[in-house]
Parts: sequence; C-alpha cells; structure tokens
Amino acid sequence: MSTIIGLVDCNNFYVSCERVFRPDLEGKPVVILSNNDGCAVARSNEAKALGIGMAEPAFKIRHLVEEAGLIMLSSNYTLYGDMSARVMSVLADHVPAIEVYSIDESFLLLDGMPMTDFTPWARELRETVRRWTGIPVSIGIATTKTLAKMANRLAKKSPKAGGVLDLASHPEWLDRALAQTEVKDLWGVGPAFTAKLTVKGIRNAKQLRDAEDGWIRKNLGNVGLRTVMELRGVAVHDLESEPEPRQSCCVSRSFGEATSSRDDVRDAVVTFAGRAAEKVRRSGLVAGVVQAFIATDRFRHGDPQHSAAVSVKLPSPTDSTPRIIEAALRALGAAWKDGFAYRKAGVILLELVAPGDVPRDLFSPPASPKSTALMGALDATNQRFGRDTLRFGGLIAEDAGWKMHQGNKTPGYTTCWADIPVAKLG
DNA sequence: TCTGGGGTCCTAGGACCC
DNA sequence: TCTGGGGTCCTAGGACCC
Repeated sequence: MSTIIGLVDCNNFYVSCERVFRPDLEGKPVVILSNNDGCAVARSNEAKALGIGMAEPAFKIRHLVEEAGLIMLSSNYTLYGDMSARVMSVLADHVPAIEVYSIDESFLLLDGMPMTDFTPWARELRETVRRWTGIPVSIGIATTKTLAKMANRLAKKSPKAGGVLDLASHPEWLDRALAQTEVKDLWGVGPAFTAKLTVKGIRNAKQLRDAEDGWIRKNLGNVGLRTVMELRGVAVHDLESEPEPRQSCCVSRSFGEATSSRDDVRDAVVTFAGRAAEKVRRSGLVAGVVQAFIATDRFRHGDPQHSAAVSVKLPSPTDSTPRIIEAALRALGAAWKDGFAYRKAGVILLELVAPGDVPRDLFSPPASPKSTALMGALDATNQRFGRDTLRFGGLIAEDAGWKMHQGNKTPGYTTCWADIPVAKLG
C-alpha cells in the first residue's frame, strides 16, 4: 500500500488570525502588509475579489481604502506565530505524524488510519480546528506531497468540495484534477519553469505528468523531474516529522528611508546582528560564519546602485552577541562604499551547529562561563521586560530613519498581558 | 604544429518555497 | 512619496590537484 498524505493549509491565514479577535473584519476586504508596510502579504477573499495580487505594493492599492472600504493592517507576527502553534497542536492530536511545513501549513501522515474514504473524517477535523482555534483550513489528500498540495488548492477553490478533496480514495478524479491545474500553480514550478514549459506547449499538470523524462531533465533538471515523478504518484519527498536543525539564520530589513550615513547603517547592522545572535541562542546553536550585506534601492533605476555581501569566518563558532556584532561590523566595513543611498541591510549567520558538534581545536578555548551567563541574563531580561531593554551598541533613536514603518498594527491579543481582550458581561 | 584529463572542493547565483 | 523577509537545495564554473 502506498503512503497517504494530507496537506492542511489555513485559509488567508494572517487575515483569519486578525478576524478571530476582530469579528468586525468578517466579510470585509482586508489585507495584511509586509514589514515596513511595503506590500500585501495576505488578502481576504473579498480583497482578492478587488483584484489585489500577492505582494502588491501598498501604494498601488491605497486608493481602495476610500473607494471600496479596504482595510490595511500592519503584520503582527507574534500573534500569527502563537495562533499557528495552536492549530498545529490540534492537528497533531488527530494523526499518527505531522510535518509542520510553514507557519500556516502542515503535511499529515494518514497511513494506517481505518477509513476507506477520508472525506467525512477530514471535514470533521476541519470543524474541530475551526471550533478550537477560530481558524478556517482546507485539506487536500493524495499519495504524494505534490498531489496533496494540488488537491488542497482545488479543495479551497471549489465551493462544493466543502474544504476537502481526497484524491487518494478517489483516483478516478486524478486526471480531471490534473487537467484543471495550470503548471504555474503546482508546488515546485515557479516563473522560470513556467516560461520554459509554456514554450514547449505544456500548460496543465496532466500534460506535465505525461511529458517526456529526457526533455524535463535537460530543461528543468533533476528538481523538475522529481516534481513530475510526484505527479505520477511516485513519492520522492518523504514526510519529515523530525525537523532538521536550521543551517542559517537571517535578520534583514528594508529601511524606512534610504540613508548614505555610515553611522546609520552601522546602527542597523549592530541591531540585526544582536537579533540574529538571540535567534541562534534560542535554537541552541552556534554560528561559524557571519555575513553582512547592504543594498541600495533596486527600484530606483536612475540612482547609482551598489550591493555587496561579505562573509567573515569566526575564529571559533559562537552565539555571543558581542563577538557576532564585531564580525558583522568587520564584514560591513569590507562591503561599504561611500556615496550610495542604502535602502536595505542584513546579517546572516551561517554554518550553524550544535555546540556539542563543534570539533575541539587546541587553540581556541570553549565559550567562557562568564560569557554564557551574560548572554543568559541578557535574553532573560529582554524576554521579561521587552525587546531591547538591554542591548549592545548604545542607544538608538526611536525615530532613526532606517527603522521600520508600521502604521497600523493590532495588539498582542494572546502574548501580551496588557493586550488581552476583555470580555464584558451583560 | 602540437598544448591532457579527470577528480574534488568551493562559491556564487539561480530557482524554488511560504 | 510609497515595491517584504526568511529559508532550502541545486548547478555551473573556477581553482586546484595529480
């Protein structure tokens, strides 16, 4: 018997999270903006119906606020992360194994479950998630991850599917499902592959499934061939319920305003390096390499452009904030060129490993107990009293130009005592 | 005039994902 | 005026070696 995989995807996830605490947003066009309030990263169905695309720049849709009652909210990732954990824990309670794939998606392993048709069970699971968390989800079921993703998409689109499509129990629906799906909507097919396939006359998933291996391999590589195998029902992507430790950690931001001041960019890099160090400590890892990058505004075609990324190898892997900041500043020094208006910077920590896996080296001593204690105190203080209560690199002006713009953020309903909603009786 | 060939390692960039 | 952030994997090509 072949494996059966479910894919659960939260509908319009960020918007749905906001609606749990703002029922007044129900039925209205709502978008959630990216960091910096730059572009739309989540849209309610009503917003999609207004023609707002994914990653649509905010300034292009602002007129819809007046004209169509569009509501634009800044993103509240603390809220979304917390709601995500709730959804995932409900799912995990109902299946043998789960792979959390992203903040709003999970693959479910359905092998060994006693039903011959998963549809009624999946509809029930959907209701349970909705009742217990307030979040609506769709469920696709098939014999491979790629087909489950496709089934999920069709389940979400079709009004009569009731949020569930089970292609594993109904292989007779497969051909029609494949024929209805454009290649650009498949998992693993992006703009570059779509362009190549279109030239070849391959437009839908059924044509892609039946395409010739040699041509696929030559033009889309082994990566493309794997997608085709999955469309044929050959599972090449296994369910991974034990998450692999992360290999890199990136903290980067576009600035609220461009700046050519070296001190400004330095402040930003120090801040990002500190945040990145905090993240790897939380993961229980240490970094071997620190990279800093800077870039001018790529959308201002008339302006002189410069972008650079420089890596610095640490003498020995570390999670210490001051050592990581120092390396990031050396990298920044090497990447810097005067006379450009910078719009973005970032710090990436690479070669992450568990401290126990670091090869011991005669010349570099292990982390000093003092430094470890200091970092522990730093994290505990900031956890308790708020981000940046303690920080390295001095005070940073609240209104520094490079800081993010976030005009319309909702409260931390589930994670901040002061923001917890109050219920009024009678 | 002729001017190897094959293996490995590393890196940058491309392609994809949400 | 205004265009996100954080990841992974793969591949092509250069450097280097014998």
